Amino acid sequence: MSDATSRPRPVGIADDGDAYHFCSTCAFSAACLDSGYDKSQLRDLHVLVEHIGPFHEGEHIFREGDPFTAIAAVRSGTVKTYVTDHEGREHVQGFFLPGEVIGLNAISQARYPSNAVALDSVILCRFSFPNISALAMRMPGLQQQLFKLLSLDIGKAALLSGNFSADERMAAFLITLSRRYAARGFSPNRFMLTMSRTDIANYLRLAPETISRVFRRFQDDKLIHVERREIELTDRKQLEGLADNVLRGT
Amino acid sequence: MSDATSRPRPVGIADDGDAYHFCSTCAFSAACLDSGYDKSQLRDLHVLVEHIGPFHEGEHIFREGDPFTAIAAVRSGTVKTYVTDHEGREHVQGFFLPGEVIGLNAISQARYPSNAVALDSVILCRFSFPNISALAMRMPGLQQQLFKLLSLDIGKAALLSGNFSADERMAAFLITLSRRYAARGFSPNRFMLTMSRTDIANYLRLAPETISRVFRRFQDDKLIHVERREIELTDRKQLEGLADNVLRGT
DNA sequence: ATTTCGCCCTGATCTAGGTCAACTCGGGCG
DNA sequence: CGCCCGAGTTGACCTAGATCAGGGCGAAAT
Repeated sequence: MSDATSRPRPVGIADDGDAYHFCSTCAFSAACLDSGYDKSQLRDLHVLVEHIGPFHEGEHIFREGDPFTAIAAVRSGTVKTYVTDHEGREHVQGFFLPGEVIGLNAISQARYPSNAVALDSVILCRFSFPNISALAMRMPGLQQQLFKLLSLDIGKAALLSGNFSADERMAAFLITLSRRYAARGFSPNRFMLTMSRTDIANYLRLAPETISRVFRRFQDDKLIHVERREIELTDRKQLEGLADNVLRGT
Repeated sequence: MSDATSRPRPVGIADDGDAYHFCSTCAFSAACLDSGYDKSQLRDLHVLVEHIGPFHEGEHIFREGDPFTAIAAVRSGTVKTYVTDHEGREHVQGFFLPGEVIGLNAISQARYPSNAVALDSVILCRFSFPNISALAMRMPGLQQQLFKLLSLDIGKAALLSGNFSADERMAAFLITLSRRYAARGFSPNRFMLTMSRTDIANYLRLAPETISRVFRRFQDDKLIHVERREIELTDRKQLEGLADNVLRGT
Protein backbone atom coordinates (compact mmCIF):
# COMPACT_ATOMS: atom_id res chain seq x y z
CA MET A 1 0.00 0.00 0.00
CA SER A 2 2.23 2.79 -1.18
CA ASP A 3 3.27 4.50 -4.36
CA ALA A 4 6.78 5.41 -5.34
CA THR A 5 5.93 9.01 -4.67
CA SER A 6 4.11 8.61 -1.34
CA ARG A 7 5.91 9.71 1.76
CA PRO A 8 5.05 7.61 4.81
CA ARG A 9 4.97 9.58 8.02
CA PRO A 10 4.64 7.22 10.97
CA VAL A 11 3.16 9.17 13.81
CA GLY A 12 2.08 6.67 16.41
CA ILE A 13 0.88 7.97 19.73
CA ALA A 14 1.88 11.10 21.50
CA ASP A 15 3.49 10.63 24.90
CA ASP A 16 1.41 13.30 26.54
CA GLY A 17 -1.25 11.06 28.03
CA ASP A 18 -4.13 11.58 25.61
CA ALA A 19 -2.97 8.55 23.73
CA TYR A 20 -6.49 7.38 22.97
CA HIS A 21 -6.83 10.30 20.61
CA PHE A 22 -4.29 8.63 18.40
CA CYS A 23 -6.39 9.35 15.35
CA SER A 24 -9.33 11.66 15.66
CA THR A 25 -10.95 10.78 12.35
CA CYS A 26 -10.49 7.09 12.16
CA ALA A 27 -13.14 4.50 12.71
CA PHE A 28 -11.23 2.70 15.42
CA SER A 29 -10.70 5.37 18.00
CA ALA A 30 -14.20 4.93 19.43
CA ALA A 31 -13.68 1.19 19.65
CA CYS A 32 -10.43 1.65 21.48
CA LEU A 33 -11.99 4.13 23.87
CA ASP A 34 -14.87 1.77 24.55
CA SER A 35 -12.64 -1.14 25.20
CA GLY A 36 -10.42 0.47 27.77
CA TYR A 37 -6.76 -0.27 27.35
CA ASP A 38 -3.66 -1.00 29.35
CA LYS A 39 0.00 -0.17 28.94
CA SER A 40 0.75 -3.17 26.76
CA GLN A 41 -2.12 -2.39 24.44
CA LEU A 42 -0.94 1.14 24.03
CA ARG A 43 2.44 -0.13 22.95
CA ASP A 44 0.62 -2.17 20.30
CA LEU A 45 -1.35 0.81 19.08
CA HIS A 46 1.88 2.71 18.82
CA VAL A 47 3.22 0.37 16.15
CA LEU A 48 -0.19 -0.20 14.69
CA VAL A 49 -1.19 3.10 13.21
CA GLU A 50 0.73 5.09 10.68
CA HIS A 51 -0.35 8.22 8.90
CA ILE A 52 0.56 8.22 5.23
CA GLY A 53 0.22 10.74 2.49
CA PRO A 54 -0.64 13.17 1.21
CA PHE A 55 -1.44 11.38 -1.99
CA HIS A 56 -2.31 13.92 -4.63
CA GLU A 57 -5.02 13.78 -7.24
CA GLY A 58 -4.70 10.78 -9.54
CA GLU A 59 -2.09 9.07 -7.40
CA HIS A 60 -2.75 5.42 -6.67
CA ILE A 61 -2.91 4.10 -3.11
CA PHE A 62 -2.94 0.47 -4.15
CA ARG A 63 -3.53 -1.44 -7.34
CA GLU A 64 -5.40 -4.59 -8.23
CA GLY A 65 -3.35 -7.64 -7.33
CA ASP A 66 -1.06 -5.90 -4.84
CA PRO A 67 -0.47 -8.08 -1.81
CA PHE A 68 -2.76 -7.15 1.04
CA THR A 69 -1.00 -5.90 4.12
CA ALA A 70 -3.13 -3.17 5.58
CA ILE A 71 -6.50 -1.50 5.75
CA ALA A 72 -6.67 2.25 5.95
CA ALA A 73 -9.08 4.88 7.20
CA VAL A 74 -9.40 8.02 5.12
CA ARG A 75 -8.32 11.00 7.21
CA SER A 76 -8.97 13.64 4.60
CA GLY A 77 -9.82 13.70 0.92
CA THR A 78 -11.72 11.22 -1.24
CA VAL A 79 -10.62 7.81 -2.48
CA LYS A 80 -12.16 6.06 -5.47
CA THR A 81 -11.93 2.28 -5.89
CA TYR A 82 -12.43 0.73 -9.29
CA VAL A 83 -11.63 -2.18 -11.57
CA THR A 84 -11.05 -2.23 -15.29
CA ASP A 85 -12.62 -4.90 -17.46
CA HIS A 86 -11.40 -6.66 -20.57
CA GLU A 87 -12.66 -3.94 -22.87
CA GLY A 88 -11.00 -1.27 -20.77
CA ARG A 89 -14.23 0.01 -19.28
CA GLU A 90 -13.87 1.29 -15.76
CA HIS A 91 -16.24 0.02 -13.07
CA VAL A 92 -16.21 2.30 -10.05
CA GLN A 93 -16.91 0.34 -6.89
CA GLY A 94 -17.03 3.09 -4.35
CA PHE A 95 -16.04 6.50 -3.06
CA PHE A 96 -14.53 6.75 0.41
CA LEU A 97 -14.89 9.91 2.44
CA PRO A 98 -13.07 10.91 5.63
CA GLY A 99 -13.66 8.38 8.38
CA GLU A 100 -14.33 5.50 6.00
CA VAL A 101 -12.17 2.44 5.64
CA ILE A 102 -10.63 1.05 2.47
CA GLY A 103 -9.14 -2.37 1.84
CA LEU A 104 -11.65 -4.51 3.70
CA ASN A 105 -12.53 -6.52 0.61
CA ALA A 106 -8.89 -7.59 0.26
CA ILE A 107 -8.86 -9.81 3.34
CA SER A 108 -10.34 -12.89 1.72
CA GLN A 109 -7.79 -13.23 -1.10
CA ALA A 110 -4.85 -11.57 0.66
CA ARG A 111 -4.65 -9.29 -2.41
CA TYR A 112 -6.37 -6.05 -3.21
CA PRO A 113 -9.09 -6.97 -5.70
CA SER A 114 -9.39 -3.42 -7.02
CA ASN A 115 -7.50 -0.18 -7.57
CA ALA A 116 -7.67 2.74 -5.19
CA VAL A 117 -6.88 6.25 -6.37
CA ALA A 118 -6.95 9.67 -4.72
CA LEU A 119 -9.52 12.09 -6.17
CA ASP A 120 -8.02 15.04 -4.35
CA SER A 121 -5.39 15.44 -1.67
CA VAL A 122 -5.68 12.36 0.54
CA ILE A 123 -4.21 11.47 3.91
CA LEU A 124 -4.70 8.00 5.32
CA CYS A 125 -4.45 6.20 8.64
CA ARG A 126 -2.81 2.91 7.81
CA PHE A 127 -3.32 -0.19 9.97
CA SER A 128 -1.26 -3.28 9.44
CA PHE A 129 -3.92 -5.95 9.20
CA PRO A 130 -1.99 -8.71 10.94
CA ASN A 131 -1.33 -6.31 13.80
CA ILE A 132 -4.84 -4.98 14.13
CA SER A 133 -6.41 -8.42 14.00
CA ALA A 134 -3.95 -9.68 16.58
CA LEU A 135 -4.89 -6.74 18.74
CA ALA A 136 -8.55 -7.49 18.18
CA MET A 137 -7.96 -10.82 19.89
CA ARG A 138 -7.45 -8.87 23.10
CA MET A 139 -9.90 -6.02 22.60
CA PRO A 140 -13.49 -7.19 22.21
CA GLY A 141 -14.66 -3.74 21.20
CA LEU A 142 -12.14 -3.60 18.39
CA GLN A 143 -13.09 -7.03 17.09
CA GLN A 144 -16.73 -6.00 17.20
CA GLN A 145 -15.89 -2.80 15.34
CA LEU A 146 -14.08 -4.72 12.62
CA PHE A 147 -16.98 -7.13 12.20
CA LYS A 148 -19.34 -4.19 11.96
CA LEU A 149 -17.26 -2.40 9.36
CA LEU A 150 -17.05 -5.51 7.23
CA SER A 151 -20.74 -6.23 7.58
CA LEU A 152 -21.56 -2.64 6.70
CA ASP A 153 -19.65 -2.90 3.44
CA ILE A 154 -21.63 -5.97 2.43
CA GLY A 155 -24.80 -3.95 2.78
CA LYS A 156 -23.32 -0.97 0.97
CA ALA A 157 -22.43 -3.07 -2.04
CA ALA A 158 -25.95 -4.48 -2.12
CA LEU A 159 -27.38 -1.00 -2.65
CA LEU A 160 -25.89 -0.55 -6.08
CA SER A 161 -26.99 -3.94 -7.16
CA GLY A 162 -30.70 -3.28 -7.21
CA ASN A 163 -32.79 -2.66 -10.30
CA PHE A 164 -33.45 1.06 -10.18
CA SER A 165 -34.06 3.99 -12.51
CA ALA A 166 -31.47 6.65 -13.20
CA ASP A 167 -33.40 9.13 -11.04
CA GLU A 168 -33.60 6.74 -8.11
CA ARG A 169 -29.92 5.89 -8.32
CA MET A 170 -28.86 9.52 -8.52
CA ALA A 171 -31.11 10.57 -5.64
CA ALA A 172 -29.77 7.72 -3.53
CA PHE A 173 -26.22 8.70 -4.41
CA LEU A 174 -26.74 12.32 -3.38
CA ILE A 175 -28.60 11.48 -0.18
CA THR A 176 -25.95 8.96 0.80
CA LEU A 177 -23.15 11.46 0.19
CA SER A 178 -25.05 14.05 2.16
CA ARG A 179 -25.54 11.76 5.16
CA ARG A 180 -21.94 10.68 5.15
CA TYR A 181 -20.72 14.26 5.10
CA ALA A 182 -23.21 15.16 7.82
CA ALA A 183 -21.93 12.30 9.97
CA ARG A 184 -18.49 13.89 9.80
CA GLY A 185 -19.78 17.31 10.74
CA PHE A 186 -19.88 18.83 7.25
CA SER A 187 -22.91 20.58 5.81
CA PRO A 188 -25.45 18.00 4.66
CA ASN A 189 -27.00 20.23 2.00
CA ARG A 190 -24.04 21.90 0.40
CA PHE A 191 -20.88 20.08 -0.58
CA MET A 192 -18.36 19.47 -3.31
CA LEU A 193 -18.58 16.58 -5.70
CA THR A 194 -14.96 15.52 -5.58
CA MET A 195 -15.46 13.09 -8.46
CA SER A 196 -16.03 13.73 -12.16
CA ARG A 197 -19.36 13.16 -13.93
CA THR A 198 -17.76 10.19 -15.61
CA ASP A 199 -16.84 8.67 -12.24
CA ILE A 200 -20.39 9.13 -11.00
CA ALA A 201 -21.66 7.53 -14.21
CA ASN A 202 -19.38 4.53 -13.84
CA TYR A 203 -20.42 4.19 -10.24
CA LEU A 204 -24.16 4.36 -10.93
CA ARG A 205 -23.92 2.26 -14.10
CA LEU A 206 -25.11 5.09 -16.32
CA ALA A 207 -23.61 7.02 -19.21
CA PRO A 208 -21.96 10.35 -18.39
CA GLU A 209 -24.53 12.04 -20.63
CA THR A 210 -27.28 10.61 -18.47
CA ILE A 211 -25.67 12.10 -15.37
CA SER A 212 -25.71 15.51 -17.04
CA ARG A 213 -29.33 15.16 -18.03
CA VAL A 214 -30.47 13.97 -14.62
CA PHE A 215 -28.63 16.84 -12.93
CA ARG A 216 -30.26 19.23 -15.35
CA ARG A 217 -33.73 17.79 -14.76
CA PHE A 218 -33.30 17.72 -10.97
CA GLN A 219 -32.26 21.35 -11.14
CA ASP A 220 -35.22 22.30 -13.34
CA ASP A 221 -37.45 20.57 -10.78
CA LYS A 222 -35.79 22.57 -7.98
CA LEU A 223 -34.45 19.48 -6.22
CA ILE A 224 -30.85 20.59 -6.38
CA HIS A 225 -28.68 23.43 -7.49
CA VAL A 226 -25.49 22.30 -9.14
CA GLU A 227 -22.71 24.37 -10.61
CA ARG A 228 -19.56 22.70 -11.77
CA ARG A 229 -18.68 20.45 -8.85
CA GLU A 230 -20.50 22.36 -6.18
CA ILE A 231 -23.93 21.03 -5.31
CA GLU A 232 -26.73 22.12 -3.03
CA LEU A 233 -29.67 19.91 -2.12
CA THR A 234 -32.62 22.27 -2.17
CA ASP A 235 -35.45 19.77 -1.73
CA ARG A 236 -34.27 17.00 0.53
CA LYS A 237 -37.77 15.63 1.14
CA GLN A 238 -38.31 14.94 -2.53
CA LEU A 239 -34.84 13.49 -2.98
CA GLU A 240 -35.28 11.20 0.01
CA GLY A 241 -38.55 10.08 -1.52
CA LEU A 242 -36.85 9.15 -4.75
CA ALA A 243 -34.00 7.47 -2.93
CA ASP A 244 -36.31 5.55 -0.65
CA ASN A 245 -36.59 2.42 -2.74
CA VAL A 246 -32.84 2.18 -3.07
CA LEU A 247 -31.91 2.98 0.51
CA ARG A 248 -34.80 1.30 2.32
CA GLY A 249 -34.28 2.28 5.92
CA THR A 250 -30.51 2.41 5.65
CA MET B 1 -34.01 -16.92 13.40
CA SER B 2 -36.87 -19.37 13.51
CA ASP B 3 -40.37 -19.78 12.15
CA ALA B 4 -43.40 -21.01 14.02
CA THR B 5 -43.11 -24.22 12.07
CA SER B 6 -39.36 -24.82 12.36
CA ARG B 7 -38.25 -27.46 14.77
CA PRO B 8 -34.89 -26.74 16.39
CA ARG B 9 -32.80 -29.82 16.95
CA PRO B 10 -29.76 -28.89 19.03
CA VAL B 11 -27.14 -31.48 18.37
CA GLY B 12 -23.90 -30.11 19.73
CA ILE B 13 -20.92 -32.38 19.81
CA ALA B 14 -20.83 -36.10 20.14
CA ASP B 15 -19.00 -37.42 23.19
CA ASP B 16 -17.07 -39.99 21.25
CA GLY B 17 -13.88 -38.03 20.79
CA ASP B 18 -14.17 -36.83 17.19
CA ALA B 19 -15.68 -33.63 18.44
CA TYR B 20 -13.93 -31.47 15.86
CA HIS B 21 -16.20 -32.96 13.22
CA PHE B 22 -19.06 -31.15 14.86
CA CYS B 23 -20.38 -30.06 11.50
CA SER B 24 -18.97 -31.57 8.37
CA THR B 25 -20.43 -29.07 5.93
CA CYS B 26 -19.99 -25.83 7.73
CA ALA B 27 -17.44 -23.21 7.00
CA PHE B 28 -16.03 -23.16 10.51
CA SER B 29 -14.91 -26.72 11.01
CA ALA B 30 -11.70 -26.16 9.09
CA ALA B 31 -10.94 -23.07 11.13
CA CYS B 32 -11.49 -24.96 14.36
CA LEU B 33 -9.30 -27.80 13.18
CA ASP B 34 -6.55 -25.40 12.19
CA SER B 35 -6.65 -23.60 15.47
CA GLY B 36 -6.31 -26.58 17.69
CA TYR B 37 -8.54 -26.59 20.73
CA ASP B 38 -8.58 -27.51 24.37
CA LYS B 39 -11.22 -28.90 26.69
CA SER B 40 -12.68 -25.54 27.58
CA GLN B 41 -13.03 -24.56 23.95
CA LEU B 42 -14.86 -27.76 23.22
CA ARG B 43 -17.38 -26.92 25.91
CA ASP B 44 -17.97 -23.64 24.09
CA LEU B 45 -18.44 -25.33 20.77
CA HIS B 46 -20.96 -27.59 22.36
CA VAL B 47 -23.31 -24.72 23.14
CA LEU B 48 -22.33 -22.86 20.02
CA VAL B 49 -23.65 -24.92 17.18
CA GLU B 50 -27.18 -26.05 16.69
CA HIS B 51 -28.67 -27.81 13.70
CA ILE B 52 -32.08 -26.47 12.77
CA GLY B 53 -34.61 -27.44 10.19
CA PRO B 54 -35.67 -28.84 7.91
CA PHE B 55 -37.30 -25.73 6.61
CA HIS B 56 -39.47 -26.63 3.66
CA GLU B 57 -39.92 -24.77 0.41
CA GLY B 58 -41.24 -21.24 0.90
CA GLU B 59 -40.64 -21.26 4.64
CA HIS B 60 -38.83 -18.20 5.99
CA ILE B 61 -35.66 -18.52 8.02
CA PHE B 62 -35.62 -14.90 9.07
CA ARG B 63 -37.34 -11.73 7.97
CA GLU B 64 -36.24 -8.19 7.42
CA GLY B 65 -36.02 -6.35 10.72
CA ASP B 66 -35.79 -9.44 12.92
CA PRO B 67 -33.23 -8.93 15.68
CA PHE B 68 -29.90 -10.43 14.76
CA THR B 69 -28.79 -13.23 17.01
CA ALA B 70 -27.05 -15.75 14.84
CA ILE B 71 -25.37 -16.53 11.58
CA ALA B 72 -25.96 -19.88 9.93
CA ALA B 73 -24.19 -22.17 7.51
CA VAL B 74 -26.37 -23.97 4.98
CA ARG B 75 -26.03 -27.73 5.52
CA SER B 76 -28.32 -28.78 2.71
CA GLY B 77 -30.74 -27.06 0.34
CA THR B 78 -30.78 -23.54 -1.07
CA VAL B 79 -31.60 -20.28 0.69
CA LYS B 80 -32.65 -17.12 -1.13
CA THR B 81 -32.24 -13.69 0.46
CA TYR B 82 -34.27 -10.76 -0.81
CA VAL B 83 -35.82 -7.44 0.03
CA THR B 84 -39.09 -5.95 -1.16
CA ASP B 85 -39.28 -2.33 -2.24
CA HIS B 86 -42.00 0.26 -1.93
CA GLU B 87 -43.74 -0.85 -5.09
CA GLY B 88 -43.66 -4.47 -3.97
CA ARG B 89 -40.93 -5.47 -6.39
CA GLU B 90 -38.67 -8.18 -5.07
CA HIS B 91 -34.89 -7.68 -5.19
CA VAL B 92 -33.07 -10.96 -4.79
CA GLN B 93 -29.72 -10.42 -3.09
CA GLY B 94 -28.29 -13.89 -3.21
CA PHE B 95 -28.64 -17.65 -3.30
CA PHE B 96 -26.83 -19.68 -0.65
CA LEU B 97 -25.76 -23.23 -1.35
CA PRO B 98 -24.53 -25.89 1.09
CA GLY B 99 -21.45 -24.69 2.96
CA GLU B 100 -22.27 -21.01 2.56
CA VAL B 101 -23.08 -18.65 5.40
CA ILE B 102 -26.14 -16.44 5.76
CA GLY B 103 -26.71 -13.52 8.10
CA LEU B 104 -23.30 -11.86 7.87
CA ASN B 105 -24.75 -8.59 6.63
CA ALA B 106 -26.88 -8.33 9.79
CA ILE B 107 -23.98 -7.68 12.14
CA SER B 108 -23.70 -3.96 11.54
CA GLN B 109 -27.28 -3.05 12.41
CA ALA B 110 -27.99 -5.91 14.81
CA ARG B 111 -31.03 -6.66 12.63
CA TYR B 112 -31.42 -8.78 9.54
CA PRO B 113 -31.59 -6.30 6.67
CA SER B 114 -33.27 -8.79 4.33
CA ASN B 115 -35.53 -11.82 4.21
CA ALA B 116 -34.25 -15.37 3.92
CA VAL B 117 -36.44 -18.12 2.54
CA ALA B 118 -35.89 -21.79 1.78
CA LEU B 119 -36.11 -22.71 -1.91
CA ASP B 120 -36.22 -26.41 -1.17
CA SER B 121 -35.72 -28.51 1.94
CA VAL B 122 -33.11 -26.68 4.00
CA ILE B 123 -31.11 -27.65 7.07
CA LEU B 124 -28.91 -25.11 8.77
CA CYS B 125 -26.04 -24.97 11.22
CA ARG B 126 -26.86 -22.11 13.51
CA PHE B 127 -24.17 -20.18 15.41
CA SER B 128 -25.09 -17.71 18.11
CA PHE B 129 -23.11 -14.67 17.05
CA PRO B 130 -22.23 -13.42 20.55
CA ASN B 131 -20.92 -16.89 21.33
CA ILE B 132 -18.96 -17.38 18.15
CA SER B 133 -17.36 -13.96 18.32
CA ALA B 134 -16.48 -14.50 21.96
CA LEU B 135 -14.91 -17.79 20.96
CA ALA B 136 -13.06 -16.07 18.13
CA MET B 137 -11.30 -14.01 20.78
CA ARG B 138 -9.52 -17.19 21.80
CA MET B 139 -9.16 -18.93 18.44
CA PRO B 140 -7.12 -16.88 15.95
CA GLY B 141 -8.04 -19.22 13.11
CA LEU B 142 -11.72 -18.74 13.77
CA GLN B 143 -11.42 -14.96 13.87
CA GLN B 144 -9.46 -15.08 10.63
CA GLN B 145 -12.12 -17.29 9.08
CA LEU B 146 -14.87 -14.88 10.08
CA PHE B 147 -12.96 -11.94 8.63
CA LYS B 148 -12.46 -13.88 5.42
CA LEU B 149 -16.11 -14.82 5.12
CA LEU B 150 -17.20 -11.24 5.65
CA SER B 151 -14.65 -9.92 3.21
CA LEU B 152 -15.68 -12.51 0.65
CA ASP B 153 -19.28 -11.34 0.80
CA ILE B 154 -18.23 -7.77 0.08
CA GLY B 155 -16.60 -8.97 -3.11
CA LYS B 156 -19.54 -11.15 -4.03
CA ALA B 157 -21.93 -8.24 -3.76
CA ALA B 158 -19.67 -6.15 -5.97
CA LEU B 159 -20.04 -8.63 -8.84
CA LEU B 160 -23.71 -7.93 -9.38
CA SER B 161 -23.16 -4.25 -9.28
CA GLY B 162 -21.22 -3.95 -12.52
CA ASN B 163 -22.59 -2.70 -15.80
CA PHE B 164 -22.96 -5.87 -17.87
CA SER B 165 -25.15 -7.30 -20.63
CA ALA B 166 -27.79 -9.92 -20.05
CA ASP B 167 -25.55 -12.57 -21.63
CA GLU B 168 -22.58 -11.68 -19.47
CA ARG B 169 -24.67 -11.69 -16.31
CA MET B 170 -26.27 -15.01 -17.11
CA ALA B 171 -22.97 -16.66 -18.01
CA ALA B 172 -21.41 -15.37 -14.80
CA PHE B 173 -24.38 -16.66 -12.83
CA LEU B 174 -24.10 -20.14 -14.31
CA ILE B 175 -20.33 -20.34 -13.97
CA THR B 176 -20.51 -19.18 -10.38
CA LEU B 177 -23.16 -21.75 -9.53
CA SER B 178 -21.10 -24.42 -11.24
CA ARG B 179 -17.97 -23.57 -9.30
CA ARG B 180 -19.77 -23.45 -6.01
CA TYR B 181 -21.33 -26.85 -6.61
CA ALA B 182 -17.99 -28.23 -7.70
CA ALA B 183 -16.36 -26.93 -4.53
CA ARG B 184 -18.84 -29.04 -2.56
CA GLY B 185 -18.15 -32.14 -4.62
CA PHE B 186 -21.18 -31.96 -6.88
CA SER B 187 -20.98 -32.17 -10.66
CA PRO B 188 -19.84 -28.87 -12.10
CA ASN B 189 -21.55 -29.32 -15.44
CA ARG B 190 -24.89 -30.75 -14.57
CA PHE B 191 -27.07 -29.50 -11.74
CA MET B 192 -30.51 -28.40 -10.72
CA LEU B 193 -31.60 -24.79 -10.75
CA THR B 194 -33.33 -24.73 -7.40
CA MET B 195 -34.73 -21.26 -8.03
CA SER B 196 -37.46 -20.10 -10.42
CA ARG B 197 -36.80 -18.10 -13.58
CA THR B 198 -38.36 -15.15 -11.83
CA ASP B 199 -35.88 -15.47 -8.95
CA ILE B 200 -32.98 -15.59 -11.39
CA ALA B 201 -34.42 -12.54 -13.14
CA ASN B 202 -34.74 -10.58 -9.91
CA TYR B 203 -31.23 -11.56 -8.98
CA LEU B 204 -29.67 -10.58 -12.31
CA ARG B 205 -31.81 -7.45 -12.65
CA LEU B 206 -33.53 -8.72 -15.80
CA ALA B 207 -37.10 -9.52 -16.73
CA PRO B 208 -38.19 -13.18 -16.48
CA GLU B 209 -38.87 -13.10 -20.22
CA THR B 210 -35.27 -12.13 -20.81
CA ILE B 211 -34.10 -15.12 -18.78
CA SER B 212 -36.16 -17.38 -21.02
CA ARG B 213 -34.76 -15.81 -24.16
CA VAL B 214 -31.16 -15.97 -23.01
CA PHE B 215 -31.56 -19.62 -22.02
CA ARG B 216 -33.08 -20.31 -25.40
CA ARG B 217 -30.29 -18.51 -27.25
CA PHE B 218 -27.55 -20.15 -25.18
CA GLN B 219 -29.11 -23.50 -25.98
CA ASP B 220 -29.37 -22.73 -29.70
CA ASP B 221 -25.69 -21.77 -29.57
CA LYS B 222 -24.89 -25.09 -27.84
CA LEU B 223 -23.56 -23.44 -24.70
CA ILE B 224 -26.02 -25.18 -22.42
CA HIS B 225 -28.80 -27.69 -22.43
CA VAL B 226 -31.65 -26.73 -20.16
CA GLU B 227 -34.89 -28.57 -19.52
CA ARG B 228 -37.23 -27.38 -16.83
CA ARG B 229 -34.93 -26.81 -13.88
CA GLU B 230 -32.22 -29.20 -14.92
CA ILE B 231 -29.25 -27.62 -16.65
CA GLU B 232 -26.10 -28.88 -18.30
CA LEU B 233 -23.20 -26.66 -19.26
CA THR B 234 -22.06 -28.03 -22.60
CA ASP B 235 -19.52 -25.37 -23.56
CA ARG B 236 -17.79 -24.19 -20.44
CA LYS B 237 -14.98 -22.42 -22.32
CA GLN B 238 -17.38 -20.15 -24.12
CA LEU B 239 -19.40 -19.48 -20.99
CA GLU B 240 -16.28 -18.64 -19.01
CA GLY B 241 -15.33 -16.27 -21.78
CA LEU B 242 -18.64 -14.46 -21.51
CA ALA B 243 -18.46 -14.42 -17.73
CA ASP B 244 -14.91 -13.19 -17.71
CA ASN B 245 -15.66 -9.50 -17.54
CA VAL B 246 -18.02 -10.01 -14.63
CA LEU B 247 -15.92 -12.43 -12.61
CA ARG B 248 -12.48 -11.05 -13.37
CA GLY B 249 -10.17 -13.58 -11.79
CA THR B 250 -12.58 -14.43 -9.03
C1' DA C 1 -3.90 37.19 -24.05
C1' DT C 2 -4.33 33.17 -26.58
C1' DT C 3 -4.13 28.40 -27.08
C1' DT C 4 -5.08 24.06 -25.51
C1' DC C 5 -7.13 20.47 -23.21
C1' DG C 6 -10.24 18.09 -20.41
C1' DC C 7 -14.58 18.25 -18.68
C1' DC C 8 -19.17 19.04 -19.35
C1' DC C 9 -23.51 19.89 -21.75
C1' DT C 10 -27.05 19.11 -25.39
C1' DG C 11 -29.60 17.33 -29.29
C1' DA C 12 -30.58 13.36 -32.57
C1' DT C 13 -30.72 8.73 -33.12
C1' DC C 14 -30.45 3.76 -31.84
C1' DT C 15 -31.05 -0.49 -29.20
C1' DA C 16 -31.06 -3.84 -25.32
C1' DG C 17 -34.08 -5.15 -22.71
C1' DG C 18 -38.73 -4.23 -20.58
C1' DT C 19 -43.66 -4.66 -21.05
C1' DC C 20 -47.88 -6.66 -22.61
C1' DA C 21 -50.55 -10.32 -24.20
C1' DA C 22 -51.33 -14.78 -25.66
C1' DC C 23 -50.16 -19.47 -25.44
C1' DT C 24 -48.03 -24.10 -23.69
C1' DC C 25 -47.13 -27.44 -20.54
C1' DG C 26 -46.84 -30.29 -16.50
C1' DG C 27 -48.29 -31.36 -11.99
C1' DG C 28 -51.86 -31.55 -8.30
C1' DC C 29 -56.58 -32.55 -7.32
C1' DG C 30 -61.56 -33.46 -7.47
C1' DC D 1 -59.87 -38.49 -16.60
C1' DG D 2 -60.43 -33.79 -17.06
C1' DC D 3 -59.81 -29.41 -14.86
C1' DC D 4 -57.14 -25.90 -13.04
C1' DC D 5 -53.28 -23.16 -11.90
C1' DG D 6 -48.85 -21.33 -11.83
C1' DA D 7 -44.49 -21.42 -14.09
C1' DG D 8 -42.41 -20.91 -18.33
C1' DT D 9 -42.24 -19.51 -23.25
C1' DT D 10 -42.83 -16.71 -27.37
C1' DG D 11 -43.91 -12.85 -30.26
C1' DA D 12 -45.02 -7.80 -31.03
C1' DC D 13 -44.30 -3.69 -29.50
C1' DC D 14 -42.18 0.26 -26.58
C1' DT D 15 -39.18 3.05 -23.79
C1' DA D 16 -35.17 4.32 -20.75
C1' DG D 17 -31.05 5.08 -21.38
C1' DA D 18 -26.83 4.37 -24.51
C1' DT D 19 -24.41 6.06 -28.27
C1' DC D 20 -22.91 9.41 -31.53
C1' DA D 21 -21.77 13.96 -32.81
C1' DG D 22 -21.11 18.56 -32.00
C1' DG D 23 -20.15 22.57 -29.21
C1' DG D 24 -19.13 25.55 -24.86
C1' DC D 25 -16.20 26.88 -21.27
C1' DG D 26 -12.97 27.32 -17.42
C1' DA D 27 -8.25 26.49 -15.91
C1' DA D 28 -3.64 25.70 -16.76
C1' DA D 29 0.15 26.30 -19.98
C1' DT D 30 2.67 29.16 -23.31
